[in-house]
Amino acid sequence: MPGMNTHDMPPPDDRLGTPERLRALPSRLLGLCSAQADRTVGGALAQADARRWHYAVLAALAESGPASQAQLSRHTRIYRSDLVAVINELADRGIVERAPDPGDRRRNVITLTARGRRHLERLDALVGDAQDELLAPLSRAERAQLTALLTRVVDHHDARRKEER
Amino acid sequence: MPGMNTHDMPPPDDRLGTPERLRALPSRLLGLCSAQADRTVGGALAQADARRWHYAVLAALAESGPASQAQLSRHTRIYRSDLVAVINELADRGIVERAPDPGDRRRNVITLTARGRRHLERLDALVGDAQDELLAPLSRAERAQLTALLTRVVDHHDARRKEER
DNA sequence: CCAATCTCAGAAGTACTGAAATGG
DNA sequence: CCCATTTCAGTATTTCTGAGATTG
Repeated sequence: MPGMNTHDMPPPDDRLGTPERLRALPSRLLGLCSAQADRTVGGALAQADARRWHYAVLAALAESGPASQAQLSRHTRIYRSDLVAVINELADRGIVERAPDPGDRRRNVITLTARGRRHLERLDALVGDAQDELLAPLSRAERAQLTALLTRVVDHHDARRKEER
Repeated sequence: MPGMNTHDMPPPDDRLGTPERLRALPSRLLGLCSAQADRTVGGALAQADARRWHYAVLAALAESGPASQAQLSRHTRIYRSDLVAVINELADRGIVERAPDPGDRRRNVITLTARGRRHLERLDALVGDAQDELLAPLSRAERAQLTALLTRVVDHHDARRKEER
């Protein structure tokens, strides 16, 4: 996590603020919110010496069971290349196991260990708290609304991407 | 803009999809949406050989008039260090002018040129179209709702940050 | 002497490309 | 021979740190 924001974004002397043109620009708001989400969730996960990708991989494994790296890449949208390093880190800590697949020897089978399962429980709690902190100003209904709207945008562009292939 | 997505995100063979635990996670949806926004807006601006930061700086200058780099940094949230390069690029193309401030010789005054004003008009159109493309699946009312919700989240964390100082 | 501004060099995380090696 | 998988090496972009030089 780059600089947990104990640092010095320049002081807000000027009382002009963000230009109108940018203030309500959805793409900009998404960027700012996403950055805040990264800080909040990233900070929470750092308490357990974990990163977002660790959580994504663990959640995928817990839900779909042992999987190859290529499958994990598809489920989590982590690039196959980058996944290698993530699995290395998790395997080093005994959170997952990497073993060759006897049925298809090109593949590795990644399996969640008992220790990994306990680790994931802890991460779940931390991530849950982080969502609450992130969405603190919104009511329960509003959070659901935001989630629904974002889901529709994401799904729409996913579908378009699939068409193009 | 990294690879305008003519590339090969691994094929969607598996019909398992994203784990439930991640599917509706606000922080994840924000990240995905923000990435899509970057691609859409970034791609649009690339048509005018511009980037998001160029647009942010130009919008700030058009609205608040000539400003120092430190002021621009505060208004756009671009780091003071990074702003140097942005201003260099814009100045090289005759879109802004950088001149020492006679009143405070530590500062540079950055001014939008006539050419810069025309350039900004073009960027405004491109960015507007990109918002429409990004939010295509949402009705006008839903877009307003999304904007309002995101604004409240951003403002809340901005306020908290200010308190902490 | 302290604070603000501009600048540069660079770290670190993220996102992605390309290709080699192995196997189906 | 073509395709999938894992891995490596490396690029590009963004965000942020630290420090030097200049001026208030």
